[in-house]
Amino acid sequence: MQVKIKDVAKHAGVSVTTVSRVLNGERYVKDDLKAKVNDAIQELGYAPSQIARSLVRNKTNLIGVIVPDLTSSFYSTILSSIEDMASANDYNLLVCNISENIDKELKYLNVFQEMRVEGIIIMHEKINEEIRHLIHKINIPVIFSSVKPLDQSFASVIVDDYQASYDATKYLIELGHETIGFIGGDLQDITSGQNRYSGYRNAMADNGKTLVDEHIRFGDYKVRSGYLHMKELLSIERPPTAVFAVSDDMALGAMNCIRDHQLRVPEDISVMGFDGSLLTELVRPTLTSMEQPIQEMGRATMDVLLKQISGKKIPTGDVVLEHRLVIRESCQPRI
Amino acid sequence: MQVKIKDVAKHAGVSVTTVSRVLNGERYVKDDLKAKVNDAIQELGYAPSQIARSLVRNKTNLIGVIVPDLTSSFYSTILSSIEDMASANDYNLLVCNISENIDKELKYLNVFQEMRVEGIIIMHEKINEEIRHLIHKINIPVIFSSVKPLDQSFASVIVDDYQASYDATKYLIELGHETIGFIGGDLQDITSGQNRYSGYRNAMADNGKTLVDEHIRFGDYKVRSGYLHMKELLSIERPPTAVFAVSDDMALGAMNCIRDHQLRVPEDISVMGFDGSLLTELVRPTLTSMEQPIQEMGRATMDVLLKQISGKKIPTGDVVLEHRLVIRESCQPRI
DNA sequence: CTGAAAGCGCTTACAG
DNA sequence: CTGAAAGCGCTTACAG
Repeated sequence: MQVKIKDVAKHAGVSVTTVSRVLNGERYVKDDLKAKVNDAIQELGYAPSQIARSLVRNKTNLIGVIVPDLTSSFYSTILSSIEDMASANDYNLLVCNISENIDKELKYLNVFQEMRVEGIIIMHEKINEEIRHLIHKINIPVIFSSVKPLDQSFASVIVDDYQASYDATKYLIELGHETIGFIGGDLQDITSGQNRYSGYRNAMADNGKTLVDEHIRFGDYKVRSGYLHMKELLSIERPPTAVFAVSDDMALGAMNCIRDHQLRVPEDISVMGFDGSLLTELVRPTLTSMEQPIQEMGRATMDVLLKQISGKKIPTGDVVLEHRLVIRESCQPRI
Repeated sequence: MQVKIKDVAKHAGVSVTTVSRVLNGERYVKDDLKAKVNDAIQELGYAPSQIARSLVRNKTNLIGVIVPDLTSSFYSTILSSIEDMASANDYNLLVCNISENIDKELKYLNVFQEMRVEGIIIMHEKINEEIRHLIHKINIPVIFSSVKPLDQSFASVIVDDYQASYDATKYLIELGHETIGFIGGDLQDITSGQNRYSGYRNAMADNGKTLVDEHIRFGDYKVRSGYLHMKELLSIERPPTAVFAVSDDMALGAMNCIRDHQLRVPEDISVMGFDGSLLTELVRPTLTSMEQPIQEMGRATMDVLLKQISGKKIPTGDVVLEHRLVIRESCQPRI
């Protein structure tokens, strides 16, 4: 039913080879034949099959993307930036939303292999042994975006999470806060869990602040989690005067919780976020946050991946982008 | 370099036909051969090429999705729900983020055709003549999700936008508001522009409220737009005591604007949103909104599309889902 | 400059 | 139950 190259050839009175040549813009086709072919294509509404083309060219122009949560403003912004770059380079995106479902990730990694995607982008770092093994096995360029898995053999595009977290904490200290609550991530996550936690600890220690166990909590980066952990922080006798959450979503949850307890941000408690997602400007008070260059992260990810695909040597190790503290309304000097 | 079926056959000492048979779980393969083949597959790490398979089966298991804005909470939630359904039915998603770029849409529609996607989901209704024509030409099942284009020959999954808007307005009237500002959408959009505007107008008229031109504005559904239009509403002599924005994003913008003008929501001005996106619960005050069943919308979209693909007759016309007013904190009786 | 033929990696009648 | 062969819709040497 679909028009195929043979139909076009017949219609134009030439060979399929010639049709293929004008399709691919090769030289060595006389203008009159070229015109005939183009007319036939037009009249028949022919669109060449990428499937057939991929098979013979051994090139699919497909990139597989694994997103932990599409509804998160952070990931969807990276994805959007990745899509822009992909489209500009004539690549198409096969998108998988795993929402903490490891089985789905395994399944999609297999699908990606079967679809012969040319590269894979992964945006979460909870890689178990099976997945680690599979990724190595399938032998397709893989890049981690915004996260860094334990396996050192994978390339990542990230910020210096340790330093970013250190700087964020330091800022709160410089505002005069003596007690700073911490709502961290999963300690199994290298970048967003461990590194950000170390940054907080060391900034506190280096500036002579005591680390209070009660002030330190670990969530799952989501709004609800920030809310619940803030609730715990508010329930202790002398809550911290500032709170640093390692995602903007958790910071928002914390702000909402504080507000729901009839306290004010930042007058009663300062709140610092992490990510620099769109949310920071949408909430009131606007959220001071340690910004990752989200757009650039998407761009750099595609950049490295495209280089890996074309076989060029990738820059040694990870790509580390600059973090930046963006001061808004949610933090103020301790009075 | 990639292992192919021939390699497996050789390794297992059988024909490629036999390998193909065990791959596709056909009966009529003796257990010992089956075992040999499976061993070979395992040892060689073989994954069949979907590309080759698609070519011969004339089936790609691909669905193309066109999203107007990935970073919007509304669309990314629908997309996430669509992805769930697709994955459960062994379909993969080719995602395109057009961000108001008509050229990109045209390009992707062509790509979708060339990739031989089995179905296309479109989430915006600004379809120009060229695109309309292209969609008809390529002859692939198309469904519009959450929007309805002018062309009656396309199927949509939507709510009754007119009635939903009518009900939302009526609720504000019942709270005692005499003047109700309206921040609408693009009047070129049937569902979210025209229908929601008519619903507002008629609810006002039916309840003896005068329509004030100054109170009626049209935005682009985004936060910033809601902010700016609210600013205009606040600048008139006697601003309305309630505002109905036809997207949650615009409602949030309106709330922020009101707050930035030292007024309170809902004490000074009530704000009503539309969509029932995740935002409604994340902001403070929480946002009263006319909810579209977003998850269900994604599910229903895939449902109809899968039926179209399998050639089953689709239910006559559009699928209209139930809207639901969800009362939260942002609206209160006029004092 | 043009075309016949082989081949990309599979599946599927067909024959045995 | 098993395999040789044709064919899916293209591209690309090769020959002319």
